[in-house]
Amino acid sequence: MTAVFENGNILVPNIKNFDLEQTLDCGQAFRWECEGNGVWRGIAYGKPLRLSIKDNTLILYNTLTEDYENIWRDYFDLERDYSEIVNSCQSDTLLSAAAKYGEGIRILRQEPWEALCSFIISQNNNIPRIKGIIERLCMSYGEKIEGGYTFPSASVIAALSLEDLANIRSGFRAKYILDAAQKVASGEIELEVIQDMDYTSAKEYLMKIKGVGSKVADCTLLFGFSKIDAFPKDVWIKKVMDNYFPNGLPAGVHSYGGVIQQYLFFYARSGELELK
DNA sequence: CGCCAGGCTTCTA
DNA sequence: TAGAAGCATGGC
Repeated sequence: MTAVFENGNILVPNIKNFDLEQTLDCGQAFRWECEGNGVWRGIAYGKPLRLSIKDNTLILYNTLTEDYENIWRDYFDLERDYSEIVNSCQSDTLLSAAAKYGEGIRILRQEPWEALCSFIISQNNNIPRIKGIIERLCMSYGEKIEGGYTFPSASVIAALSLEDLANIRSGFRAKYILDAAQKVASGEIELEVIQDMDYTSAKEYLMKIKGVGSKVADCTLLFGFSKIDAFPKDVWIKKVMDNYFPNGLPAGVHSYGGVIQQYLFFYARSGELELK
């Protein structure tokens, strides 16, 4: 993936399987917005970014080569060949339709703490409200930078009280956010070591946090650590599985489970798929 | 008013 | 081990 630095921007040509709307607004991340003309903006890893794709070239505006190499190349998972994953779905009619429909989805590699905290907030909640809670969390306790606020660190949140968190209106989830922040800040949970753990151990480890069950743990592993063998089962996926895959996914796609899950989630929510 | 939302904890049998 | 209630908040 060769990138060029030109007029202050990073240009990455020959981009495939990357649709910004599908990727940034499919429910895996909650802090990106389209400002118009296909330009999206957001903040991750403490840095603001504006980006667009024109003629199969990814444009990262006002971005240094250093930040591209250290952050954004991995964030957008640019080294992975998604056509291979789409192709692996060909053995099944429904999977191939879902993969075709969401072929522009990439799995973002978000900051582990942000992914963990965001998906704790996501439980028994809807996407617009999840975004609102996270925005209030960042505005209240994140660091103000050009273009917005950073996602507050675990140690900053660990120093707060339930009363402090009342203004983000996260409801019963506030106590879970605090427990997660305290465990991470104290070192009882070390997010850094999870990257090298196998899937099962990592999931058990995360589930020591209050409010982190099977689904939130899987989302954290998938979207915060790029462990694409994680397969989060939310209400939509459960319906899809019950309706169409009562005996599980077809063999041969499990190593890409997380990506397939996202295709199915996106497809099911679009209304293209009949569910009962 | 009731129902639901990228679920989890707790209680009950 | 399985099933159901309760949970905060907000949109419809």
